[in-house]
Amino acid sequence: MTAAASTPKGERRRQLLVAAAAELLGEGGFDAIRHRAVAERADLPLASTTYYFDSLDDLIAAAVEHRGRLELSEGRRRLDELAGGGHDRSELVELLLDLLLGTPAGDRELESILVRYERFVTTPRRPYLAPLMRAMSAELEDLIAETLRLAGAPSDRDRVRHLIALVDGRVVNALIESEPDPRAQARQPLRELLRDG
Amino acid sequence: MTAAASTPKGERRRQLLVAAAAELLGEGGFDAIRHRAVAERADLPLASTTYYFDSLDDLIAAAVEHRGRLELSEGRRRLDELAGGGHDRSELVELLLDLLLGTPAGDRELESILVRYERFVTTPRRPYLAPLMRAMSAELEDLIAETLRLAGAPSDRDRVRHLIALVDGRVVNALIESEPDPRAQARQPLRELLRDG
DNA sequence: GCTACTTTGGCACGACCGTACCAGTTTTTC
DNA sequence: GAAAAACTGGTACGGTCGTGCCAAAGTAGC
Repeated sequence: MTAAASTPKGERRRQLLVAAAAELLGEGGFDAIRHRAVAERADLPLASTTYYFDSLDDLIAAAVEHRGRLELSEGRRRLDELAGGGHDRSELVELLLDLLLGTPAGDRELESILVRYERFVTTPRRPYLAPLMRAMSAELEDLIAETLRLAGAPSDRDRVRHLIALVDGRVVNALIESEPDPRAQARQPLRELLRDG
Repeated sequence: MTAAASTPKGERRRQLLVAAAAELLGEGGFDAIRHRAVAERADLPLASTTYYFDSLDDLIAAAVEHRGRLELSEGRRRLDELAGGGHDRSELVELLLDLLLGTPAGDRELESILVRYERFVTTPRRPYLAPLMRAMSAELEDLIAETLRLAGAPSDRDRVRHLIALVDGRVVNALIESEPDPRAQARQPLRELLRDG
């Protein structure tokens, strides 16, 4: 298990390391999370990484959780934002895309989407991520369901999972294009789905 | 580019290395393909791997292609097999699953499926795989289309891609379960799709 | 059978990597 | 304010990796 920090300053340092690791994850994937890279990014000595985390896997797990929580709270924010005012069909489609792929972030967009799917594919080889991934997936399903309700569409679990699968499948297959635009590929089936109810 | 072998014996050795690399890929994913591991598996000296392949990426590309071609020819075989005799709905569903996930191979099944999806997700980080992946995906689409025709179902490109996305999405999401059974998860939407036409 | 080219395979270099160690410092606890 | 606990940070070890090197062995063309 992860060594806990029992001092406020210690906890702050720990968080700096987690944030640095999460940044690296977003930029270069799982392989970019290494003790030395994390320490350098956080501007802390190498040994601090092994002091606050029992192993590299602990650090990786913390980074994945950090990033996942950020994504989910950003998704929640976007949803609440739209729930307040008016909304037409296409705004809801974009919201669903934001929930599933993240809010478009300029040049880093593909990287960010890629990491979302690397998480799935790497989980069988890093089983310690599985419970975390399941918890986050469940929360995401809830957000999707809420959005569907907002759209007046059926929001039972089967529909939600169907929608997610449709998007994920399109995205994965878009990754091998010469100029991948997963968001565009995912939009089409989403539109059809919301149209037909 | 890959150093060519210009002697029959050299070509044989080269193939041994490719086969060994493909084996390792199937057992431990991309990270398992390393010069030393490949050489040992092929029972050849380390230096032979750098003699026949200019870089590790060349070796990886050859392994991915080797494995992909095997999968496609196995798929073609299964399709022709079924095309001859009679076939009911559920046999066709299983054939589609075989085409998309491989023929179930006992205890190695999950690993084998995992590699199929690791290929997609790793392609943005290994751009040299992209053309190869696109070519193989196109061939797979053809096989799926033929199968749909066999089922008397519409087989236009949009339908084929929709079906593939549905399966891929289910599979990817199944990977984080505690006892992943991607094939079972993918079967359900496939049944519905073939039922509704 | 001689020359040129290909192949072989042992070896080592330099670069990373995860992790352990530990003397020193700071912070907390009582 | 002293004892204990938490933290700091420089350093080093043992391991693995991709790749280059090169003398020896094999093979092909003439």
